[in-house]
Amino acid sequence: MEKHFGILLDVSYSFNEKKQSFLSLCVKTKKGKEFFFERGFFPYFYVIVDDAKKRLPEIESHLFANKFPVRKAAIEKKSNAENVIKLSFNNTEELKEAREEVKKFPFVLERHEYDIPFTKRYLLDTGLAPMNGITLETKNGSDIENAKPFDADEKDITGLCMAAFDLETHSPGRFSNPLKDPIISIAMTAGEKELVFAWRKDQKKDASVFFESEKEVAEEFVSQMEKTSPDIVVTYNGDSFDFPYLAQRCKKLGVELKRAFFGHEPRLKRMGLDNAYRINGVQHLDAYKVIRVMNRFGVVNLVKFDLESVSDAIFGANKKKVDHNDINLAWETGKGMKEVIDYNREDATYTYRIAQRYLLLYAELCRLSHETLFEASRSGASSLVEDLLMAKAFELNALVPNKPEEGEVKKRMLQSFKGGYVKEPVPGLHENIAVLDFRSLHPSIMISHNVSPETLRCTHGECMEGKNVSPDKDWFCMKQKGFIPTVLEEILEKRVQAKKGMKKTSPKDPAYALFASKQQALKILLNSHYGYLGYPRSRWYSRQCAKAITAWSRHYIRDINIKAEQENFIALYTDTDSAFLKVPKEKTKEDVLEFVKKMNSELPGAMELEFEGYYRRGIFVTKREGGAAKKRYALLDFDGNLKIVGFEYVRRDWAKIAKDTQRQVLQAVLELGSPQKAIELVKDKIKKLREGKVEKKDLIVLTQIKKPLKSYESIGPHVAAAKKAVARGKEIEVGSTVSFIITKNGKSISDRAELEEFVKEGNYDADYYIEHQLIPAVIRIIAELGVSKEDLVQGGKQKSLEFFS
DNA sequence: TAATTCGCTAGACCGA
DNA sequence: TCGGTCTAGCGAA
Repeated sequence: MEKHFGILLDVSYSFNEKKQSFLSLCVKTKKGKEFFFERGFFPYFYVIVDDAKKRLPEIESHLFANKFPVRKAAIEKKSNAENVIKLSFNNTEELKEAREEVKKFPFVLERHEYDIPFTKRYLLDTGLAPMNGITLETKNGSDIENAKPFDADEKDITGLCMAAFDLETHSPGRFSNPLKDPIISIAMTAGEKELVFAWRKDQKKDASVFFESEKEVAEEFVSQMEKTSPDIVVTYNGDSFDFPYLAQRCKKLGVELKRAFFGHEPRLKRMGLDNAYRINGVQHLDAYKVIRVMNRFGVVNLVKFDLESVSDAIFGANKKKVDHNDINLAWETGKGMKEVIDYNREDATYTYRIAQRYLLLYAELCRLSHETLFEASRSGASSLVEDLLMAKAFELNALVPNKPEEGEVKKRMLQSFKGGYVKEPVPGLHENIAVLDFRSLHPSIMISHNVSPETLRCTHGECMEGKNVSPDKDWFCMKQKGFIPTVLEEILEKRVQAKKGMKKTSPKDPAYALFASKQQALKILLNSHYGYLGYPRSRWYSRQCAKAITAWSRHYIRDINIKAEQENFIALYTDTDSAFLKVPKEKTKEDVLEFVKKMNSELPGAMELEFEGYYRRGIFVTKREGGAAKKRYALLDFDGNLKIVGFEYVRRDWAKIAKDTQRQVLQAVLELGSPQKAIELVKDKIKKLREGKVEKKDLIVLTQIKKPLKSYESIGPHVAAAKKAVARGKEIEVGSTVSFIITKNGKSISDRAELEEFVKEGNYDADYYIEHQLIPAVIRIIAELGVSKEDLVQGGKQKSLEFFS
């Protein structure tokens, strides 16, 4: 018996000569990357039958497909079901046949856990998780006798070998065609190591080119990758570009790409409409997808996702883009190859840095969900939550609910439920505003009220009439802690620990990054559970639970407003989990803190009202149709910091000139309490626009193309601009963001819209930018101080209203 | 083709 | 050419 320790990287399965499924575990140990084999774990699923004792022998003697019996059948005790029989099979093919066949058995009432992939099954049952520690006992060198998880620390993860690469290709057409257009250079970054392999057509004239041919470049890349032998390989959009391109070229050139990765070929894996490249034993991290997901989870907030914008936003990189045409030209003529090589190297390096930045966060997500890094980095909230819940269900010996069938999904999609409470604000300028909010409102309600699908409407008489009834009359068991609350409490506790860890560690300490990543990952999962309960495709779907959670949320935040008003605060505005209170002159910040303390003493344990901040001034504006606008406001704190929420300023689909002016106007209005300066500002901008002096970059509007261009019913400016560009030969993908400008040429706004790249400086419609961008962005703000549109446009007499003396 | 609902605003579209 | 309705996108929570 030998013992091994390491980090689990990957699990895959195959068949042996006896047609039995067995698992291969790829583990990073002290010796490097090693593969171990689990031959004693078999695929299985469950059935619920009418009478387990009676049916067990019937199942045992049955020949599936008239060929094979069940490998093993056994009655299982489950915490949430009776008459459960576990059916194991020699291999996954047999399981697939059997799970269909049992549907026809009249005594089989339900099937469960029949669609869990074998590798996932193994990870759930053993508690092992990718990117976490694994202790192995083996015989014959690599056959697993016993495998157990242990908590890896930050050094184990950052100690993994990571390599990023990036291709530059020739693109004489608009796009490179892997069948004919060669790779010009490949850059590779692994830690300190930064390499570029390049070649060009006529290399005699350029000494900076290192190789004679594309084939040599590819060979060198493969050799270097083999030598580096990474555990994680990183690309930027490698799922869609670098991997398929490289694979095609290597095939054509007769270069063995798999040599780069332990003899494992990168394989295309279809994930819905999306493609992904997966390599056995090497985790492919597509940093582009990482960024997209981080954006969705609110870890970053980005509009554009090209590597330049992303590295600029995250690292302040100011990375320069080298245009396709320049790359082509350099390769064709030899002039400017150095720029191409530098550009290529930077691409690989920033790709590497992005991966490095989020590696620990993903390691934590892997650990919680038991997904591989490859999977977790391509997963949305629902799959992370679901996999976490499945792992917990196994721990708690509970049967996992089935995925809904398509018909059921459709039905669920038609049923919505009421969300949070949003109070119409008191419009106008206000002074001394305290903002309070509930910390993790939804999770804390779920924990406090034991909200879970199986505690909903329990049959205990006292629960039905007891204290735990939601405002819309659903009740949840008070006797037994529910599944979801159990899981949430655990996550919450882990997060508290991680935050404690952060506090006692210096930000310079490498351990700090681990704590920070952990708490971030836990926060993502914590906040996703409520949405998951209301998500039509989820296994633990419960509209009733989601509905009860929001009903309680409305109750609690309203209650805060009521109690606040009883204490002579004025409830200005409310959105879901936050309350804006105007603090009257005779009260202070301390009174607010006192109020918060009092509220917390009355709230259930897991719930907590927090003091978010105290502001000198704030503004809410009136909508065009009247009434005050919800979800848009601006606050100015006592240090002069401006917080703008919901306004055009924070929206990508407005021109910079309008957004910047709006921010300046808000700043001026809130700081001075009067509109004069704001009016001057706006008039100045109008003048500049009229004079044609405004630069293109300040006029660009960014909008996403969300569906195929031909399926739009209503042709808005962004669609019109995109269509015109396509007619000129540009390719526009679904999901891409287009930048457009409203020009002078055309009738409707859409007629005048053109993609920015086709517009010359100075060709813009000043009237449009004044009437449809600048004025709408500011008018509702200064209108709160009595200024009208005419005061702006005609320079009419100014109001001399002073709001605060 | 992968968490939810609430809300604002624009510009096209359509019929009078 | 008008006013109402609908499509579309994005943001707050």
